[in-house]
Amino acid sequence: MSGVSDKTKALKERRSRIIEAALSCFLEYGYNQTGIRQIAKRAGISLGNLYNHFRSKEDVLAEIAVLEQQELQPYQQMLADHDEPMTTLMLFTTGYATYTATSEYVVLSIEIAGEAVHNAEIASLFRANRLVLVNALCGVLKKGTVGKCFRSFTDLEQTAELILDTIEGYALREHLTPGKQKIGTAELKEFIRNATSL
Amino acid sequence: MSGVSDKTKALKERRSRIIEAALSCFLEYGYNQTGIRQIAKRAGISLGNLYNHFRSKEDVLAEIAVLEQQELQPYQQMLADHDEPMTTLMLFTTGYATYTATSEYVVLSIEIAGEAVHNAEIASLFRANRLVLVNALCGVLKKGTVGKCFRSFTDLEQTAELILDTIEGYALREHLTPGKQKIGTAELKEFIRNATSL
Amino acid sequence: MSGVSDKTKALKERRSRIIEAALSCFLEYGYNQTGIRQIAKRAGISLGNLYNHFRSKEDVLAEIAVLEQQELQPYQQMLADHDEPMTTLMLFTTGYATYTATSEYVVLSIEIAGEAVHNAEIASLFRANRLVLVNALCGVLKKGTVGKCFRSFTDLEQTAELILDTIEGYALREHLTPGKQKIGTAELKEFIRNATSL
Amino acid sequence: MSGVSDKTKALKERRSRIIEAALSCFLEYGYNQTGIRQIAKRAGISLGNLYNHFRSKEDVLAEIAVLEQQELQPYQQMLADHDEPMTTLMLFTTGYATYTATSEYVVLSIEIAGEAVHNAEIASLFRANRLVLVNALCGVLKKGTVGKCFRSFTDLEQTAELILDTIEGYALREHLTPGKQKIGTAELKEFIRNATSL
DNA sequence: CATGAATGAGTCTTCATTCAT
DNA sequence: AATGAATGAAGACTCATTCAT
Repeated sequence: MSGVSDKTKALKERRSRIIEAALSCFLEYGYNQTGIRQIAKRAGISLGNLYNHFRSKEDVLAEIAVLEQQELQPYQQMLADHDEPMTTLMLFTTGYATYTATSEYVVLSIEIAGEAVHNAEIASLFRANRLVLVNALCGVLKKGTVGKCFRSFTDLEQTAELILDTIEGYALREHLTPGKQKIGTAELKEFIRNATSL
Repeated sequence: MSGVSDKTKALKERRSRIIEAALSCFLEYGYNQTGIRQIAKRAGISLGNLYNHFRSKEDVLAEIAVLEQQELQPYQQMLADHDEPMTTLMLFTTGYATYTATSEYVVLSIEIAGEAVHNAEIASLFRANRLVLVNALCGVLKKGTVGKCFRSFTDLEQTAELILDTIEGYALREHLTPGKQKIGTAELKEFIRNATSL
Repeated sequence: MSGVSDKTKALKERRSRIIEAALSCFLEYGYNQTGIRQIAKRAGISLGNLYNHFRSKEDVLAEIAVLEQQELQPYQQMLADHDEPMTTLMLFTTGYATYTATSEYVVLSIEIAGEAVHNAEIASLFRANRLVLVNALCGVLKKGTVGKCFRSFTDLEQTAELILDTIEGYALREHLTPGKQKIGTAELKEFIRNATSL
Repeated sequence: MSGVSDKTKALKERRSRIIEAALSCFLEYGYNQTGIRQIAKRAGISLGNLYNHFRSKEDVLAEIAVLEQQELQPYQQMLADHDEPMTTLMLFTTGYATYTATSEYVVLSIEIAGEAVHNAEIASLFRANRLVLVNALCGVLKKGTVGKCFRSFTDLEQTAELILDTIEGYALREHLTPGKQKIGTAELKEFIRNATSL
């Protein structure tokens, strides 16, 4: 009965504790600079036991990449829910920019991208994360185009990609700039509005 | 007489051979996955001798980051030379996008960014590279704004940064997309033209 | 059951095998000239595994220094057991001089002293070893002073230290003298008897 | 004429600058922890040039050991000059104890002793240094024995050695004791006086 | 499921010394 | 005499992973 369920729950908790520990290590030291021992210690389990839950260090990173996708769900929702396309786009821009400018997001993305270059599996996970957003954004752009509040784009999907490129490029730069002059997203929104409105 | 000059030249050549070797290793395997031994072997020198030319592995990366700045000079020139602002911007967009979408540029940027997160010195080099372009781009935007072929921007510098963000975000995505459907820069140019033109 | 005990015993044995191996290396080549690899090989374990038992090479030396203290116990006993103070002192002198003139003791002491100069932790271990003997010797001197078979010393503790200084200085010199003309401890005993008797 | 002499003088100065540099390094970091590069840099000459003056690192240490002997000359003088044997012995004890308790002397002696264990050449230098003092001290003891102010010793030379052992053992201990409670030489003199006087 | 000892190739860096200039 | 580039073995230590318990 609940015995089995308890066991399952306990297992899931173990897994997530490992993931949490790994994530905090990766953010603090970087993926390559983090050792398996470190992760196990921070997760409060033994070194060998970690291998009962994950097959390798890379596996842990892959799972983190998957979980990152779930973090994107709120922003995907934003794009699905609202009615007025430009308002929707602006709300999304603010939200997504704020999230992606997070230290956590930037550092993790760089680490994952670094791995993706030499690792096809990670790369496709990375890409899958984005496609979800691209598709949702395409829906908004289409509605706006039909509704005459957006330009008519030569290539809808490419435009959606470019919007994300801009936001993500902005977030990356924002975080890597040493001066850290916290800029709001006002200019970013203006830029994207200009690029899309009639 | 020429003896001294020969010596100096030989030394510079050694240095640059090391840099070349390191660069090709970093591109192939990544910064962290590349060993000093590998670099030395590829440069055709002994392991210990590498340390007569560079104080550490990090030092090598730092020098590569500096040299990368010089690679940006042609694009900086593009922004300085031409007269018609929008034409200039479009030419720059094509050129810079093509360059930054280079496998070499993307991979190296990710590696450098990855280091920059945990290393202030590298971070400031990274930032310096960009500032040069931002300033040159500001000049073009200003001329275009005065000449009424660009919008009037709330913040010129931020707009310049966002243009670069878009191009770099595009280049990064282009390279990390597994399918590798080679897309031209047409959509990108359209996007940036829309974002800047009246 | 005995399973746990067996494991513990096996672990202790591993540790002591490492210590033994390290000791024999240090005696043969000196602390600095001995490599971790050498110790591991002589202990019959892998290089990496050594670091599961000791955190560093220095740690190994520290443990050896601790164990050396236990070697002093017989001489401490000598000072505690007997009744007639001068007889006790003479017996101790012979015993302690014989032990400290051992090649093993001298070489190890020099190595440890060499480390102690630059390393506070080792230095305090070194000192702790001696204090045990000083205190025991103080007891004998006190009894002898009261019993009128020793002089009355201005400072009991200092006298005890000086007796040890003499014995240890003698042992060190004896060992470092190349000619190696084996001298007995007769002169040494005479010297110390003169220095302490009425 | 003076040209040759100047050259010779300049050379000697180079040598002594190297020695000085090496000495300060050895005292600060220890013999094994000091690199040839470090010595050359501190001496203000090039790495390769050091090998024009000394054949090896060991050679440098050997020369330092030789120079140390010259430092002992004042104490040898003390033993030769004065008339009243016990006064002479006491003066020597104070002087030699003060010198050998010097941080410089202790550290250097340990380093040299450490090398001497595995290196016959260094060992014999080490021994030679001492013999000079032993002989001078023998002279004093003989005069004192004849003059009835000292005991009659079974073995004069051994007694001289033991006096030095005591002083050196005292100096070594004094320096390695962490608490560093600066003790005077009063107790030491008393100890040696007792050991030698009638 | 849980442990941590075991592995040995891997890490970056420093070593004393040589040699061409 | 003077330079410092060149050598490559050796330095201590960490790595991800496996395996017996």
